[in-house]
Amino acid sequence: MAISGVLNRLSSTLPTLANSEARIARWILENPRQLVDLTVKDLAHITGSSQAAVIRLCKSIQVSGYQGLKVSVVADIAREERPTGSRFLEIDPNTPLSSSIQSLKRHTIMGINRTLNDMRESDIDRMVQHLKQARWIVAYGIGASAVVVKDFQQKLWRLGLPVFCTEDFHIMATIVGQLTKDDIFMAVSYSGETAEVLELTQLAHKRGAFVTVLTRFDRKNPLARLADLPIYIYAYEASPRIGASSSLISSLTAMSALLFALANTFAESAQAKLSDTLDAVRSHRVTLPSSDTPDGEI
Amino acid sequence: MAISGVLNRLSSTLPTLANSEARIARWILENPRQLVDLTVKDLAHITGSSQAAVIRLCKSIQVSGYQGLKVSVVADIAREERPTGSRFLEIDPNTPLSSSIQSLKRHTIMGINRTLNDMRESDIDRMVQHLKQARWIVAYGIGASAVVVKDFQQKLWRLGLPVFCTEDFHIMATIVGQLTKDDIFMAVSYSGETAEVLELTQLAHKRGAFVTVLTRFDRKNPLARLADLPIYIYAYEASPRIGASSSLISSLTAMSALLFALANTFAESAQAKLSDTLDAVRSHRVTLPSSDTPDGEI
DNA sequence: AATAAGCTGAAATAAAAATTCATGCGAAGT
DNA sequence: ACTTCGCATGAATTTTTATTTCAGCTTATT
Repeated sequence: MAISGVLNRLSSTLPTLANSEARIARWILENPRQLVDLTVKDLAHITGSSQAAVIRLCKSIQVSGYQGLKVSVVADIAREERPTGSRFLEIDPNTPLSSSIQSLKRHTIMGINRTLNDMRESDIDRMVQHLKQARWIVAYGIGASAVVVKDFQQKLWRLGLPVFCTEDFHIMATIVGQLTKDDIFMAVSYSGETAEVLELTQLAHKRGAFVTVLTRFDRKNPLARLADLPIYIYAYEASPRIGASSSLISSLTAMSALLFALANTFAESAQAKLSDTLDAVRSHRVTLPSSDTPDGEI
Repeated sequence: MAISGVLNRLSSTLPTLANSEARIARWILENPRQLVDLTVKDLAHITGSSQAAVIRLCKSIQVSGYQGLKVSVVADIAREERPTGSRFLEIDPNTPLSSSIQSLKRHTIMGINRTLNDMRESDIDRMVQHLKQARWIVAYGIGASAVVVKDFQQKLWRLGLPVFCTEDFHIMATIVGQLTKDDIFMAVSYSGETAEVLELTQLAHKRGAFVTVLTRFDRKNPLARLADLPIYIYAYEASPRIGASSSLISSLTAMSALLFALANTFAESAQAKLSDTLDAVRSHRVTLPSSDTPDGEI
């Protein structure tokens, strides 16, 4: 937590970086340990670029500056987490199933790790504050992201928070058009490029609501640019990635972390509320309350 | 000296340090995390000493300079951040957030591992055969499990398979009442005790449909008993487990594995179908097809 | 062909780190 | 009691490092 995840960011931003910056990023990914002893000038020289390019790279991956980069890379190394394996899962009938499933597992776990490592405690706190104080919490995502939103809604309801969501664009537009600065709008879209989501996020922004988004890290990600507080999701999957749900799972995990922090802040009453809602649900269970079934899941 | 053990060095050198340096060392030992954002001047000011003193301290503990100090401290912190924590996630305001999140991560990953490790290849194959041959695939889950079902549906649709699902019990009852031995009924319920799900699963079973369930492993699990082919989900979470989505994520992962295997069996046409559906979705993207955005996610 | 958009590194500026050095203080020697 | 020495200290300076600016250049766009 706290300071970290820069290697993730480097590799996920790599494709959209300008040449000079990409060259530097690649070098760092290959020789992260050596970075510690280099100055901006050294690094520029080694990678055959300029000091300006190094600084631009720092901005691109959104760290505070060259020192910030160094410090983050060191933290990443110290945590020693560099996963192995190929970047993408591919559909290939010749791959034996068991090894496909192994990759599936590895990729999913990698996504979870990176997503959680990249979340800043201060961001989580800010988010929690806003969630608690919001007059309305409005969440929007369509397609696969709708699943994430739905889960979010269910969990906030359990805590008694005023959250609203629907996949219906028109209904949502009506709602978003009425948002004020006392409300939160949360957009979910891994690509950050879904037209409907962008449109409503823009509207929410214009209305002055606090805008938060769950999306992939990319400097050019248009959705992230609209956010007061973006939360970045890391996922690894096949190009035509049927089956794999890495981005979905990473998103759910990020939400979990948020909700967990939220529940922490009003632990006493949270316990009570949860008991209430669970009791309500339990009456639809077949077995008795004495069952050893873990609560809260259906 | 590489990167390491500087906090130790600081405390062991402390007794022999000059006053001004000792004051700085003590401050660092007390607030190591804050050091990251400070310059020499800042630190000198905070500790009421001078820049020269800070530099002297660096020399005293034999690091290369102020940047070296910073980097080493960060590495130390990062290393200490190793996950800790108990078997269960609890809502407890006293647990520091970062360690809660470490547990969250560990628990989630544990669930994924166990779930995937427990899946038998022969079961997956059988499942895939049935999915391909089914006249209708009907999936049912409510509450949190509805999220899983919805994801399943979206993915099967992309492959052009005839899947139907709704959370509405009555509609679902109407459908299930018409199932035949040529259909698949898939029930999702982590507890295996949800009344609605059990009732419809019973009905599907009676109608002779092939019944498969996603549920937790338990000898007495009533849902599992009704299944022709049960798939077991493993999850680890706190008792009142707001926030954590371990069972949800494990379920999604199991589904992923199934779908992945399924897509593998008709790789050629799967590729084509996927391209078609992705093209359809892409027209709602803001950017052009040349975008580097990974496909298939919204 | 004209224009815009955006990379790029050289050079200038700003900021930070490291050194130098005059000062002061206390202990040891006379 | 007074000098001398050793060394701790921070103000001021120098050196190094990071960051910004900008003009030229490439590459798409119309």
